[in-house]
Amino acid sequence: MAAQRSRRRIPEATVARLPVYLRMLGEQFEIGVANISSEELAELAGVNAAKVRKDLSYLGSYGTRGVGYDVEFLVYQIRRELGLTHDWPVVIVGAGNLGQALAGYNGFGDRGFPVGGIVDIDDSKVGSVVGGVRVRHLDEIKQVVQARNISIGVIATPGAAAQDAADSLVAAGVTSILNFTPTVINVPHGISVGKVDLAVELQILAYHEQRRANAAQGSVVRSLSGLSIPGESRRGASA
Amino acid sequence: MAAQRSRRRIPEATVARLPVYLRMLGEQFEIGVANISSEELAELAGVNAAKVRKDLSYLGSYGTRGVGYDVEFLVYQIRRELGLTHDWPVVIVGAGNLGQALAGYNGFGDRGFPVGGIVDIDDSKVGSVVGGVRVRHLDEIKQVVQARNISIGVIATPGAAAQDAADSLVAAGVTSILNFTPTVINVPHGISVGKVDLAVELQILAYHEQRRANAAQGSVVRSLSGLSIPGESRRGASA
DNA sequence: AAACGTTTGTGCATGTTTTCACAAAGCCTG
DNA sequence: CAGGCTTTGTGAAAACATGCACAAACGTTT
Repeated sequence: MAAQRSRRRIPEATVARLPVYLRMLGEQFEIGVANISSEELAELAGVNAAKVRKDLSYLGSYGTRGVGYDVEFLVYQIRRELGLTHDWPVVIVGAGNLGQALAGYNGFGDRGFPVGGIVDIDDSKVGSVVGGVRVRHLDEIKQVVQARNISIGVIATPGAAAQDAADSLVAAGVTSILNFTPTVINVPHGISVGKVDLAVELQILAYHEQRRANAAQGSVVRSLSGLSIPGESRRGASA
Repeated sequence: MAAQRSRRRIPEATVARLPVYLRMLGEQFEIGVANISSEELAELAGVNAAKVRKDLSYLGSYGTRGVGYDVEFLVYQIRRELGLTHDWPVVIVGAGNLGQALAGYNGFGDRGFPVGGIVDIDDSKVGSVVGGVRVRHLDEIKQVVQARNISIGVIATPGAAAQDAADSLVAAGVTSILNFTPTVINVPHGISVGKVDLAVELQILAYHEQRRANAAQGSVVRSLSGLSIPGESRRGASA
């Protein structure tokens, strides 16, 4: 009934939560749950029920008042909205420690992001097979990307090589990049960049640890309700 | 002059950016830059200059008008604020693919988070050495944690084991947890939790890819300025 | 077919984060 | 030491995100 295409824009904070709902809904579907309330889903996802409802309302009015949401239908709608109705093969740049771990991590391909290729600049790594995929040379990245029509690249190189990796990915035609290095990369306008920095996550935790320590020392009182509910956020960049 | 301890609370969004500034400042210091403006730092960190100034203002008034910030002093102040004046050893639960990659990742220890222990529930993994640390059995986690006074734990198990891992960590006395599994974990009030979910990051990118594809198809116009500047965010939880 | 209990969808208030814009404060030059 | 140039620090506005609270909508029971 409502317009099927021309969706209104979904807030970024909601986009970041939809994958979590999707996972929980998938699990529930697996164990035979056909219907779920915002309250139940909120519990599973670790958020507030009103937030669940508002988030889902951006997809359309797919719930039934007094009843809840049809799990299977909701899974379908979220997948559609997130663009997960087909696989998105990814190319990994860097076949070192991290690149190999990522390639070997099944939860990757399982969730619709099969490793479509791995490249490295180091000849000694080229030819070896990690996670069932043969490592090719960085110079061949364009062929790898085009052969499988890849649009997402993952940077798993040392930090110093990150910008080169990004440039190679963009030149090869990739339009989204997930950067695991601590280096901030510059990309042309229109390329999406996501970033995962392990050290940053730990440093945020350290801040809370330290704060806890100070608070305990300074005053006993405040520990009753005020303890941190830390949330983290990271920047994507697009030039 | 200003109170040295008893800091005002720093917004969570700022806490998440301080580590990025810290890294950039460290690099600049290495190459001999003694002074930096908010504009320059903003450029390096990929954010807006006003944001840099406001973020830094939470630390105190450490800049000089007309000049900028003293790099070395700022590094010191940020480190102090984040609680990085001493090391925070971490214990890794799970010596599989990911746990090994994390243990072997030097950027970890280099940044003040040495791997103080690795535990696994699987006897066949116990005793092996990864990243210079011998894997011990999950049952010994309490000794590992207490021997090195560890307060940060990293969960690198399969998703199904995440809650058990969290429970073990908490029981052992850990107060901050970084969870690499897709499972949402429940912890007692007062425990900080950070989460890194690779699949979620990729799904966010997929959303933007798909959106780009739709936009291109629907109308040619909007590509001129409006392309996404995606930001991601993840939840921390605390019960 | 009315009354009831449940649960959605959303308007509104509140809280947080970003951005703007400019006075205040510093250096430098003449 | 005055005038000009630069850059910080921060109020205030705007944008964004969260959470409350309740009317509207549904199924069920009588």
